Amino acid sequence: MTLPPLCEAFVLHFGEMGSRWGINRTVGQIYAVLFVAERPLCADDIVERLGISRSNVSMGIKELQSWNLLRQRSIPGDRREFFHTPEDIYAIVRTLVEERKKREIDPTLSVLRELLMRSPESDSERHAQARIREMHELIELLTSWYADVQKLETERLIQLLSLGSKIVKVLDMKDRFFALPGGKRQPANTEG
Amino acid sequence: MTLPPLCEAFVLHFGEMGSRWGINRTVGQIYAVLFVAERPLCADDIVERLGISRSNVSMGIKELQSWNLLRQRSIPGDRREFFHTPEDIYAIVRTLVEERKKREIDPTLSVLRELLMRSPESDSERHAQARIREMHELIELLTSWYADVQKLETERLIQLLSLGSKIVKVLDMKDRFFALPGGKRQPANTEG
DNA sequence: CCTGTTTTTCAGAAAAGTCTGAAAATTCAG
DNA sequence: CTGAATTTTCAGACTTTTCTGAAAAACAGG
Repeated sequence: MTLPPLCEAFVLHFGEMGSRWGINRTVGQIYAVLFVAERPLCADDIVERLGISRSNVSMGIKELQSWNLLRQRSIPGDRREFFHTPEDIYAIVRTLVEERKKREIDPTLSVLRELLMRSPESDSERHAQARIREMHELIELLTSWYADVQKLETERLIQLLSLGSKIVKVLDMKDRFFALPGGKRQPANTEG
Repeated sequence: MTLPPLCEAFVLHFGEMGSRWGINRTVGQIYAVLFVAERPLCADDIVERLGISRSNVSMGIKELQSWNLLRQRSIPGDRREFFHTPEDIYAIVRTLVEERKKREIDPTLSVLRELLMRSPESDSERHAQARIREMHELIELLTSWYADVQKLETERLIQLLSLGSKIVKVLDMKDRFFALPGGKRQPANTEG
């Protein structure tokens, strides 16, 4: 690896983390190198920095592209492709969440839905279905929240996140404002 | 595998998904079996249902326990341990998030912080640090939001999630109510 | 068309991860 | 203690994933 110590440490950690997620070490490292690079890099730049084979870099780039995580740029008069990560880190996270959802959550939801359509043939299947239903409902709740929040502009999102659970106070305020008779709070209704 | 078809399909999918996360297939399957089971199961129940070796089950259980994902119960006069997953699926998700945070986010934050403390020795390190700083700030924002929201009771959380981005309207309402001079919105301040 | 440059593909080597059976350890009733 | 029941450990077999070098393919300027 021919990287300044600081970059090297970052890249190594990222590789390590990558391998805890479905992503393999090298792919994580390639991304990390591009993330901290001052300028777009071509495949051979990455080969040099990480000390891995050219073909491995080629496959890693393809993998990252399939995750929509890379931008590329060509320099006139140079036949090589140069790769870089988006500047805006919020955009990066959005893409990441989007892709994980597409690959993990969506297929799961569709399996769960299919299982919920079947007629249970025994008590044990009936019980399993009830359990699966709970899981399905929770995932639906989370994804619809996400789908909704994801539309916000970054600035709004930051505002919301910064507020954290203080948002509940604002909600309370609203409830008090449109006070329900008897001072009772609006219950959250999830069950039938 | 000796499971009713519905359970089998669920277990297989879960195993598949598990292997996309850092978790191995068998561990995912063991969890799935326990999740849909009508009663707590002992290790040999799992051996029978999944058709894997006893030792594999033993290791899988240990792994799940290290994730805090299992409860166990002993039946008087029976020497075996019986395992089950918590009833409350919200509690399960909380644990899951908690553990992933502990294993992935926290170590990353501490690495990033360490890297930000170093004095850059070159332009390229300076640039890398700036990039790392952006990432660090975003992760901090997300984790502090999480730390905050995580304290809410489930009912409140559901309320909040159900509201989705409509929350922004409530915020706008609040802003209008405590209107700032000139009708300008409160800016989200993240930079220096 | 060539030709030199760059990228992609792919078979098999290497490495990492998973699973098993056998043996060791633990537990507990008598 | 003893010994039956149960759980844990672990070396090595097996499987899967990753990585490489060599070859093929794609490309662009002449």
